[in-house]
Amino acid sequence: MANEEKLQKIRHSMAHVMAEAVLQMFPDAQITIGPSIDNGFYYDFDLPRTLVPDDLEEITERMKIIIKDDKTFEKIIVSHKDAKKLFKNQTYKQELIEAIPEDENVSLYSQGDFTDLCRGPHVKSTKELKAEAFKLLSIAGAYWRGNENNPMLTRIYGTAWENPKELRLYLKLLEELKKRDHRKLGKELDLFSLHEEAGAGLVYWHPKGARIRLAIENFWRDQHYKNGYEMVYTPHVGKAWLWETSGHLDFYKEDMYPPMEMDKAQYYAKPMNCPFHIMIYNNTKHSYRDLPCRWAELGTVYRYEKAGALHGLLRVRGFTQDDAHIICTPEQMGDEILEVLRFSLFMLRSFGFQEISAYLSTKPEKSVGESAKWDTATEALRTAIETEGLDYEIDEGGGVFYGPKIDLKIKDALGRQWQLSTVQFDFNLPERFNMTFVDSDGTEKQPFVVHRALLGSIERFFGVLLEHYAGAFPAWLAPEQVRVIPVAENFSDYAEKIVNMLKDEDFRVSGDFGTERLNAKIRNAQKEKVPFMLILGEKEVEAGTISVRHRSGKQEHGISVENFVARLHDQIESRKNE
RNA sequence: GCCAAAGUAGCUCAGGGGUAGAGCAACGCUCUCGUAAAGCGUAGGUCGCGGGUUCAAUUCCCAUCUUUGGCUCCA
Repeated sequence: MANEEKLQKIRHSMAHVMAEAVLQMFPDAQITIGPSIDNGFYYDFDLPRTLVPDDLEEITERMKIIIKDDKTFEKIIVSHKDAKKLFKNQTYKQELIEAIPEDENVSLYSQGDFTDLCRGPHVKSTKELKAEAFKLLSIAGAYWRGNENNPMLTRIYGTAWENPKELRLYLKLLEELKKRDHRKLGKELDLFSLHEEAGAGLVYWHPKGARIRLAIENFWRDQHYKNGYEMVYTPHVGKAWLWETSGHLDFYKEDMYPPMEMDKAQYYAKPMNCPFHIMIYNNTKHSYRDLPCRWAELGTVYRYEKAGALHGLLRVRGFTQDDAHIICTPEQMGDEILEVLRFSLFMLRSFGFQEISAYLSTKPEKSVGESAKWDTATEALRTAIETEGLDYEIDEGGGVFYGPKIDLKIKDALGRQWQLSTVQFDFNLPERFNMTFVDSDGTEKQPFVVHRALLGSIERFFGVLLEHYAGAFPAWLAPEQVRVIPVAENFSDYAEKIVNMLKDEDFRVSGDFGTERLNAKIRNAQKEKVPFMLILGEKEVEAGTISVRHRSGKQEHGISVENFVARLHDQIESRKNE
């Protein structure tokens, strides 16, 4: 913790040093804010011209000189009035000072010729910063105070550490991230593609990607049936009436694809599946005995995302939610929530995510539904989280307007957090669609509707999974589980026989009967990250065995086919990673 | 949408006002091979799309689409 504080000081001080360097280059620059962030710092400037990458070098050089000058950071307390005078040419600073009550003093920090409005704290002197332990990383645009109506500033990002070794480690991590980038791996492993000319943010799943997706979906479906869900299928478009009734055209329109017109009616591509599931519910009258309804659908939805927000599979315009709606009585609600959470954790863990934390979002200022309902629902969520023993944080007032929710975040192999599951109450739709059930006392009551996605969206989940495993999927997910490689052409018959035996076991297997040499074939299979390679030559043919090369490089010789088959079945069924 | 950078062969990238270059992949031929790349050859590109400047544009200029890094937003 102490270390963390020290790093923060270093990074924040580094931001000041950078601001000084930038002011040396552009004396007219307007400075704004420059905090420390995870792994580094940034500073936002309003500059007379835009920066080019070469500028970063000059800024870096100037920063190094400032650091070596051993300038002390001095804290200065001035009156509100004096602060305004001091920064009279800095309009953004003026705005910041104005936000401070007039009777309060203002703290400034200065090093050398540079003084900045700042709460601190900082290192004592620039000599505590290491000229070899920072690196300016990128130039970006950022709105003043994050509001898109404000002017666009120039932001410079940098990373800073206590010593050069830590910097090197961090830069190495960045490289690793690049290597694992799902877009890169998706291309290399031929899993999916996106086509600008055919529409941005729309995913094309190639055969191998589809194999993995099917493995995910089949598992998902099996588990849903096991857990008391039914599958439904609903249309991809719906008439304006549906979206007017649901309220989407009031509160979600700017996220929807524009309508298409047919027979004088307007149809919208669905941004959510909920209204369709409710149509099914409302198709008949329901008794309390019918509930809970747990209806799941891998429902493909379309949402307008700003062009700049699109990012590989992680942010797209068409995606498939692993959606379900649970419609239940108030009495059932507590158990249902607990069950959903338990199921959700089971699913995430099945895919190799062990570190999971929860976020509980409570009632925002603007909301629909009685507050008693909000209270019981929120309590049900909290109880479920606590029953499962999850670490959680509360986002007070951070819920959506129609109900409280739990989000689950996982940590991947590189320690990055991703939000996947979400469990949300919906007090809006039952009202708008006038959903009812007949209770045991013969009166009509309104059911609870819970909307949930466990993996989030298949596309996003796939992207996260791809990066988590760096493309080396465990056998149960791998598009190709076994590659059979004859040492030379005259062992092809035996290899063919083995391939067929494995196919009969429903393994995803192929044989490499090309004319390349063994080394090349192994290299290809390694690059494709196939979990198992079976190498077959004279020895194997004679003994009627196989030689197994694991993706890890481990080799086993003289293995019987039965042994291998049994082990692979076991590994797939237990969803074990090698 | 906003700020910046980029778009050249299937992939990774070089080049640059005068008819376009490499490696890998593909295809053909030779080699029949024991745990991460055999050798030789062939083919492949309106240099993102549209305008402009020029005798000449892939190169310079403008516009546009897309991608990347951010901002905003979020499954």
